[in-house]
Amino acid sequence: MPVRVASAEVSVKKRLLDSAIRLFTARGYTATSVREIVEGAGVTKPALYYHFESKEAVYLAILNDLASYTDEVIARSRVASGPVRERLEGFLVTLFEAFEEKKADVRFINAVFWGPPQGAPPFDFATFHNKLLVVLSEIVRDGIASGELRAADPNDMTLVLMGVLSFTMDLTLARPELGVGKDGLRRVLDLLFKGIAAPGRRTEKPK
Amino acid sequence: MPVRVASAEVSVKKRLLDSAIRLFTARGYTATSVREIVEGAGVTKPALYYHFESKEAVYLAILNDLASYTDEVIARSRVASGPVRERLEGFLVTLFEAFEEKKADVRFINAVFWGPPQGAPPFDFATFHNKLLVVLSEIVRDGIASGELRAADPNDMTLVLMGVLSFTMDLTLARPELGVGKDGLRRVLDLLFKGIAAPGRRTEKPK
DNA sequence: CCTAGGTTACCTACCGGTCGGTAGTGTCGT
DNA sequence: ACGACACTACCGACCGGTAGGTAACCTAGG
Repeated sequence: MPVRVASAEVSVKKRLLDSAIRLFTARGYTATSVREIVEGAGVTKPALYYHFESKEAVYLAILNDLASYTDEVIARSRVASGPVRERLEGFLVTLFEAFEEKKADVRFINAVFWGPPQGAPPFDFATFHNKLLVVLSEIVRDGIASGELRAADPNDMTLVLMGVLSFTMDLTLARPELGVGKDGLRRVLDLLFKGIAAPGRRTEKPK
Repeated sequence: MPVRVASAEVSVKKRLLDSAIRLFTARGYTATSVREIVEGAGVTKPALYYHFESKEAVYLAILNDLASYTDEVIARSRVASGPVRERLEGFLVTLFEAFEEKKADVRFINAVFWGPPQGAPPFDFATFHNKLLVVLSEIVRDGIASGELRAADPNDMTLVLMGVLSFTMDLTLARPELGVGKDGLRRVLDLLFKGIAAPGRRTEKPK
């Protein structure tokens, strides 16, 4: 806890964190050297080891910051009342908007999530992932109970919803030219509600 | 191209490739040393440099093998005729089965795709991704033309379908305990056809 | 006796981490 | 009011270890 920092200057710790996330995103954990991180922050190596225990600790600090930010976003995107259709659309679109503003961070999380450990310490993604699932399946269960949604397996329904959100984000990151944006997400959600089968047709597979 | 190899023995080159993919998957490109690769293959370092130009070349060789295998799987999973419902289900379920048999490879591809370059050369994923998209959107367009599918934006429909397949796979990899398997995929596809809204209800959002 | 397919031994560059040192700011006994 | 001392926040130099890569040498088959 620095007693005083030269005014109008970003703290060394913050600069180290910024430099680290930029480099970890661009090159990965192992391929990023401590030297590069401190160089990007305009300090020297011992300054990093003064503020953090190790290179791993820097990495974990970034992940923890990101995790608590994400928790916050999920919590404030949650729509607790109203028609299920609107609650679902509100929740998913708000999340998508948050994603659009933090693409670089989401890309970093994706890389860490799918990437190999690389010598970096493991991180508990399941917990964070569950928070999303919990909010969504809450809305789905409400919808089935109230008769607004079809009486199907709620897990299947949650999966479809998560899948659509997740894939819309992934597509935007991976193939920006194919991304559909939040309006596309709305259209797709509409499709999901109505079904892709032509109306008035038998949709069952003949047995 | 070895003229003769001690019989009943896998070629050194193949063993190097096997060892490399195992280690790259477990630890990542940068965190895997050439020493570890050759140790896993039971040879020495210069043997690797005899068969490959560099560490990067080993990595690219793996990616190319995987890419051509994947092309093959997509090609033979393609269902070109029959009711659209069955074509879609056939194609997606066959792909999912192939995925279930090669989870480790898919995980590796995911890691490479989302992960940072790590000093490894870039790889053209878009082309491979497009092959999937092409087959799916072909079926979708046929379905809309024949009246079997709702007259909606074919891109949106393709996205929903891809999203469901992709997320089902991702979930299986990331949270095996939540994976729904190919039967789950079939149920979800059924849901997609019928829509998640309760039958007989207004599904439009009131304007 | 040459060449394909290796091996042993070694190079240089760079890695994460730590050393001893210090400028600047508080704090406190007198 | 002031010197003694402590603490925070860093720096330059350097550590042992390991990375990718290579030069030179061996050895079996044709």
